[in-house]
Amino acid sequence: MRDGRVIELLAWYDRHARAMPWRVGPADRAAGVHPDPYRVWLSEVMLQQTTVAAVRDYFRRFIERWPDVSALASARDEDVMAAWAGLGYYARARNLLKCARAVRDDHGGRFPTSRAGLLSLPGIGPYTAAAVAAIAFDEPAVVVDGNVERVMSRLFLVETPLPAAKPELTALAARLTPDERPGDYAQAVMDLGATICTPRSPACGICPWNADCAARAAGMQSDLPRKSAKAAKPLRHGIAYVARRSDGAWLLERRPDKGLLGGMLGWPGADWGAAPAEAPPLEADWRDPGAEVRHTFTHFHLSLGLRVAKVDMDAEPLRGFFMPQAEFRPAALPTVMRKAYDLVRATI
DNA sequence: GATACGTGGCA
DNA sequence: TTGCCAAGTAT
Repeated sequence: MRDGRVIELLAWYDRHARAMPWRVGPADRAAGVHPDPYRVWLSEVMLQQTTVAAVRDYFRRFIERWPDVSALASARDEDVMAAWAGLGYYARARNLLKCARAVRDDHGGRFPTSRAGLLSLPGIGPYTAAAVAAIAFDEPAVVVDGNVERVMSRLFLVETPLPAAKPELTALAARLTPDERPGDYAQAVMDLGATICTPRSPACGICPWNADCAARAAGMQSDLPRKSAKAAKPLRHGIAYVARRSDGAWLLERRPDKGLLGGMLGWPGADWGAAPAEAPPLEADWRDPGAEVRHTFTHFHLSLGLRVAKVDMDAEPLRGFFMPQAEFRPAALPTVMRKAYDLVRATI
């Protein structure tokens, strides 16, 4: 199907595509340059629920350190988790390694080239499978992310709230998805959503689809897509124990793979709950610095109290391990733990 | 279908 | 300051 709207959008993309470290621009793509599936996959995983601005430097560091899927598959878990620290949604990093190793062990070192094949890999869901298939392998897969949902809901004036509207929006997106240039088309809709058809104050005046947009015709573009109300975030409390040995080593623990901050380093402490629970990881003269970390996760606010202690070389922790000062990098901590470090570093 | 899962930017 | 939001996936 050669829809006039698709031709208009691709022409807009040819002029306005954003340059990104993982992207092959429309001019190079037309000249026969093919994107590297590894880079496309890595960028798409990093971009899940994450802004382009936040991803750029992480992507560059990953590519510099692990230039292909084989290198990543051979990486140490702790190095990948440390490199991911600060980007959030750490299950993505654990699944990234699982996926790289599955590609190496079960697929001869090459990514599956179809949406269906990609979908079977860890950390690759409907969106990422379609995006990689379309961008890296020219499959006319239907790519539906938050941008596409917003654009389709406006273009066709869909008033059903998300997430219930997802099947309807996917069907509408499927009607527009072209057999030619499916990768450029997918990136074009996402660029449109990111730069023009934005959540607030969409720039309809310069939109290549403004003449076709039902929501704009009805003056409803800023009211769509509708979304179901979200639950309020409860406030949880906890205590982080920061101990430093006389040789400068820090007492840290590796969090279990499942659950919040899974697989990441952190300061020992009890689970966070309705009230702060005391759970010192070793016997020491714990001092309360009188500061707290405030942090908001996806589904709760956290008030994290602090305890600090200086301990001798013979200290034996009940939990965790002492990481030598030379190996300790605050940047390898998830943000909430790095905030705790920032508050106590001057006092210990 | 509902819930768990991070973080930083912006109005 | 608070709430919303960003190229979702797993269970």
